[in-house]
Order: sequence, then C-alpha cells, then structure tokens
Amino acid sequence: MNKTERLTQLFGKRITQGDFAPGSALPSETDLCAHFGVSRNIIREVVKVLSTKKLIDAQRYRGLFVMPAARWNYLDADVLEWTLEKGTNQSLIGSLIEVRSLIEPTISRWAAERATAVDLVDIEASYNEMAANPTRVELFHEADIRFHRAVLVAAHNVVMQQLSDAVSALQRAIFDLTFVRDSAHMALTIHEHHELLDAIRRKNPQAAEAAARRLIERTAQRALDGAPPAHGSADPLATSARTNP
Amino acid sequence: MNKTERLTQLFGKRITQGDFAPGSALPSETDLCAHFGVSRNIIREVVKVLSTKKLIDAQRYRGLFVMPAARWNYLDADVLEWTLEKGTNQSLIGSLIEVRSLIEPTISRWAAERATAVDLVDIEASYNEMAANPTRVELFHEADIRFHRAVLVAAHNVVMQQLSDAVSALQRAIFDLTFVRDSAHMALTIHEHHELLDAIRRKNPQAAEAAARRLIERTAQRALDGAPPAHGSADPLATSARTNP
DNA sequence: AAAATTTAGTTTGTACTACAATTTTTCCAG
DNA sequence: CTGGAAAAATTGTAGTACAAACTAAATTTT
Repeated sequence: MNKTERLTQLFGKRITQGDFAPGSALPSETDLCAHFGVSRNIIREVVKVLSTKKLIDAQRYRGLFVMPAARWNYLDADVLEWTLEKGTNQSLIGSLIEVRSLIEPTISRWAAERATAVDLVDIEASYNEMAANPTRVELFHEADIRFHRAVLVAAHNVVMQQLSDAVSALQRAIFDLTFVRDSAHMALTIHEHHELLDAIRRKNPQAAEAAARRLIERTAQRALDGAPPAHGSADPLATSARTNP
Repeated sequence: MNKTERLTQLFGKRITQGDFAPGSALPSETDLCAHFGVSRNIIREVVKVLSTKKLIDAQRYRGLFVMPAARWNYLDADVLEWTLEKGTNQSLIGSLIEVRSLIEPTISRWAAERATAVDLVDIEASYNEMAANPTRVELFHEADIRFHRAVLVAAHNVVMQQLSDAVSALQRAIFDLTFVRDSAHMALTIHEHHELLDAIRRKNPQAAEAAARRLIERTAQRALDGAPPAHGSADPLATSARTNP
C-alpha cells in the first residue's frame, strides 16, 4: 500500500472515529503535511478522496471542514468499515440491518427468477466451500461473503450490485463483533444457506425470499444481541434506526 | 467551478459515454496533461476522484484502465447523472426503477412511523411549493425533489439517507427524459403527493406505503414509456415492491 | 537459432518550490 | 471604538525532479 492509501485510511478512521468535531475546521494542508510528514500532493489527493466519500468539505480560501456524520457516505465500503470499527455504533448498525432486511429478501427473489446457469455455479461453489469448512472460521466466513455476492450478481440489477461491497463490509463487521465458535450455530447457518441455494436452484421466488428473510433475521438477532441494546426494546428490527427525536 | 472539478466532469462523462473501451488502457498521466492542457497535479486529483467512483482503475507502473461498466458506482450521483445523460440506458433505468420501487414505499412507511414535527414542516413546505407552482416547471420540479428528500429524512435511517442524492439525480434524469407539459398530469401528481403527505401526517404507515407505491408506479410507467422496453416481458413493478411478509 | 540476460524506456508515486486568487486577520489611523 | 487598509493565511494550479517497478527491446550466451 502506498502513502496516499495509508494516509487515506488513517485520516478517514480518525474522522469517523470522531477525533474532530463535526463541522469544525481541520488543520490547513500545510499543517497536515507537517503533522503526517508527507508532501502536499499526498494531502491533497487524500482530501480529494475523503471529499468524494463525503467525510470532508473542502472550501477554497476557507479551509477543510469535517462533514456532519449524517452526511457521510455509509454506502461506501471504507466509510462503513471505519465507522463500524470504532466502538459499536448501535444506531448505524440498526440502520444497516433495516436496509439489509429490506433488500436481501428481494434480491434473493430476483435471483430465483433470473439466475443463469453460470450464476448458479458460483452460488453452489460458494455454498460447497462453506459446507466443507464448518470449522475453519476464516474460510467459512470468506465463502459466506462470496455466497451473498454471487446471489447479488444473480439478481441482475446493476444498481443493487453496487451495494455488494458495502454489504460485505457490514457482514465482516458483524462477524467480528458477534462471532462465537459454536458448531450448532455453524450447522444452522449452513442449513439456512442451503435452503436459499435450493430455492434459487428450483427457481422458486417465494421460497427464496422466505429463506433470505430467515437468514437475515437471525443475523440481525446476533448483531443486536452482540452489544447491549441502546434503549432496550424487544424487537430491534421494528424501531432500530430511530435517532434522537 | 475550478479546473479539477471541470475536468472530473468532462473526463467522467467521456468514460461513462463509452469513449474508451472497458478494460482498455487510458493515456498516461503525461499524455493526459498535454491533451487537456493542465498540470499533472490536476490529472492526478481527477484520477483519484474517478477511481473512488470506480470508473478508473489506477495501477502503479502499469497505467490507468477503464473499469468495466458493471462495476461503476451507480449509487454516486455524478456517475448516475453522467450515465443517464448520454442516450437512455434502458437497462440502467430499469434497474433504478426496480430499486426505487423497492425502497420508496418502505421509506414512506418509516416516515409515517417516525416523522417528527420538524420533519413534517419540511415535507409540508415542499408540498405547498409544488401545489403553488403547477405551471412553473422548474420550481415545481425542484420542490418535488425536496419533497422526496424530506420524506427520506423523516424515515430516520442514515444509510438510506445516502441514497438521496442518487435518487434525486434519477428523478432529474427521468424528468428531462419524459416531461410533457400536461396540466392534467401535474394535477394528478400534486394529488398523489398530497395523499402521501396526509398519510405521513396521520401517522398511517399502510396508507403512506400505498401512496408511495401509486406514485412510483406512475413514474415508472412514464419512464419506461419514454423509450421501448429492452427485454419486453415483465412489468418490473409486479414483482418488485413486496416488503411485508 | 533459441534462450537467457542486460539495458533502456515507460509510468505512477512522492517531494519540493513558486505563484495566483480570495478570504480572514491584524493593525493603525481617526 | 470604528473603518479601512495592509498583511497573513489558505486553497488552486503549474512545473521540475527523482524513485521504483514494470515492459519491451537489445545484447549476449548457449
């Protein structure tokens, strides 16, 4: 990784971590050069990238400002990863799970309606890799991510497709957050994935949608159980994304 | 607008327009400097931005390459605008409408469940501006976009929130594509928006969801009537808007 | 002649200096 | 204390220079 990428990560993490008050002015480019020990070229390229991700607002003659957290581009895999990395942001996780609960069943339905033979091969291969590695956590997890990506590809919607990286980042974060090495849980996960695979293979949209709903519901349960609920309500899916009124 | 922004737009449009074969190597940074008459700083910042939008893949020592269109970040407002600007990409519009048909009814339902008094003020203000300007196309259209943005804010989901700019860009594109100065159509649009506003005000999620579905259905109709459908079959709405189990 | 090696050229990554254009701050006069 | 001019600060842009690694041609060796 080169200096620009390293500094983009470092600086992006600091911002999402909350090292700078939202709306506040960041140090000037020259100061940032001195602080991080890099040339102004690097700083400017980093700022351009972080501006594109809507973490920074660069105003000519004025300076650099931190965007308010509500405007950060959480659909960007980096922003998501950085934000989820530092302390469990319960509100963000709630919003993400809401979105996933909304889109994943539909994606699965589309996949059941539209998957080509080639799509099916990828889905099956990922499933087989999951089923073959119930104890190898890393392999299992990577195969899980590939499975969902393959289903997303099979849905044949280029816009939805772009959520792939973001959803993968979320899955990784939830995994890191809530993972327990539990063979019963692994078996259940594999079983549920098999149901989804089978529904897609049989081209049964209803069954695929239902299977995806079961999967995401249990994932949501795990994610929200992992950290204590913010304001302890029973069904987190119903109201999880409410910020402060 | 400064040089970097101008060139980002110009170059981004050329790529999305298809001036360069996907996967093909772009001219080197030095050549691009000569071609566009700017310094290498500018070129590098432009490349950084377009890489973040996943239009370009920059490989050290190798060169710059055009990303395959399937990987372009269509959730980015610029990418969306540039892509929709050049010739009606029927497949992309179809995908976008599918996604909107999926998310908008749910967003409206959330808004009905969660809108605060402040949220309602914004929604109502936008509606009033629409209703007051049925003949002033520009004002009407901008108010329409503000209306949907306000509903999105009222849904209180920071992730969904990020789709706002993309959806606005889509709305603008469809508007430019299909607009007819038809007073009956305007009146119907205003009526439908009023139904949605009213449902949110009455905190009636079912009604809000239904109103949003009616709105998006007619928008989809207009957009897809604009140009002949790509792969003739299915009414994309028939299977796209199911949310509640 | 074919293969291996060396060499030269290309391309991005990084550093540095310089100046322009505009905003913000400072400071002095009244 | 107020006004306004001067000074400082800050981003935008241009240009040069060199490093590092990949590519391909040229050269040497087998």
